[in-house]
Amino acid sequence: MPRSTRTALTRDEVLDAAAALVKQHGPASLTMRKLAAELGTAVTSIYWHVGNRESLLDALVERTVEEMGAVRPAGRTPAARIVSVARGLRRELRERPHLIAMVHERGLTERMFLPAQRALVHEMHAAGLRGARAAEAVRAVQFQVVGYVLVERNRERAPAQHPGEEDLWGADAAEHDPALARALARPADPERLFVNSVRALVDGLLTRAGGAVSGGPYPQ
Amino acid sequence: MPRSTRTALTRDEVLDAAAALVKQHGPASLTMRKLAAELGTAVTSIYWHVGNRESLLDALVERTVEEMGAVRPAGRTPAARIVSVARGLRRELRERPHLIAMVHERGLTERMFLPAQRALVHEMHAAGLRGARAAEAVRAVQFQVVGYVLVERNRERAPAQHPGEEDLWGADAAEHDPALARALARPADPERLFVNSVRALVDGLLTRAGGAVSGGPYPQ
DNA sequence: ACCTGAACACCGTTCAAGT
DNA sequence: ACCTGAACACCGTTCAAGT
Repeated sequence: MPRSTRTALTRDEVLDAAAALVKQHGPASLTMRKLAAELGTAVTSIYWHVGNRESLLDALVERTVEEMGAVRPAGRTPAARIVSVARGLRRELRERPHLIAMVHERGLTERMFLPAQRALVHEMHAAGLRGARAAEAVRAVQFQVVGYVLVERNRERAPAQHPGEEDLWGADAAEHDPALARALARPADPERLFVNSVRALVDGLLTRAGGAVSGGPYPQ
Repeated sequence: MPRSTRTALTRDEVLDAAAALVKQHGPASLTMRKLAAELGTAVTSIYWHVGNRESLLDALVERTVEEMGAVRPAGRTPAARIVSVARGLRRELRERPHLIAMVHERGLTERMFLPAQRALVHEMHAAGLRGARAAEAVRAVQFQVVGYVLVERNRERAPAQHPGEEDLWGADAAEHDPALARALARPADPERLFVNSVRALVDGLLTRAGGAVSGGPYPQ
């Protein structure tokens, strides 16, 4: 929809229109000429407001980083609250895949994760973890979330591209462990798998700290 | 370096030159005209050999997927062999960041990980894990590796972009837990942190299976 | 302060024409 | 079978000129 022609063009209007285009079809589909057509102005007007295409994308990224600030842990135990933070992160990442990818390209992933990181630190402390071990636990959860969302999206985008996968697992491992073959062929419920994975990881991390379960600190 | 002008242009020559350009400066820097100049031919000759730019990139991706096949687990215990597989994956991912990103964009990440996945399944079995729980353990390790490499590269590429990070951790949490603040401000030894994270995760996953450490199976 | 069209260099791709 | 130059539509960006 072209904007109303009464008022003057705004930098925010440009950003909004650009964000809409990127959210739908990715940054490659955002051309200055298409954006101008969408806004009902000359291509060159956009340059006055945002400088150039790169600055425009940078501004979109900056917006996204700021929007990722809200983190509301919920639950009775630290472990439960960590899981809730992880679920929130996953949801936010899944809502803006293209923008998140752009944040990543610009090296701002860590800054984007700062609020979540602080929440995780708080919960690790509440669970009795301290120092370098708490830091490792925080990072382990972050990586788990990022990795899961990436692989998950990958699978969704390319559902028919793995014709040999079931065959491979079917041929070799099916008789040894059919349940495993089935589980690896397709993740029945991504949300459930996600929560279970995070829960297992958190459980492992917290248990290690308490009892030195098998072998104690890691040498070398 | 322009190729020798004696022999006819080969599809493989085109792929090699394209791969070299992509490895150095990423896919965006690969233009058909630059590639032609590099090969000492007309732009249009390339089209005869590879169809178009998209097919050329697809071919590079296909190559990369095939090259990621070699996985050699080493170590005495299943846990040690799992860690060695993870280290090998990390090394291979770090060697070709641009190509790996292209593989991911095309939805082939899972296919690329198949050989490693099978090795991980084998070790999980050796460690006594079966069925859906073994499948979850395999995926947890995969995600851990992918997530770690992504965040790690991100930090390397944008070393000066986090001016506020130390301040944030310094101001708030430093007195409560200075060791943690330090650890989160900069990862001293990425390889060490990686191995320790994977080892902790594997430890947690395997321990859970044996003894039902805290709470048993996950409801809901 | 804000907007415009013309012009430039670059891009991927097609095609008819060569050998 | 393999290679070529000309031509097309598209792109980001600059700039002098308008109000």
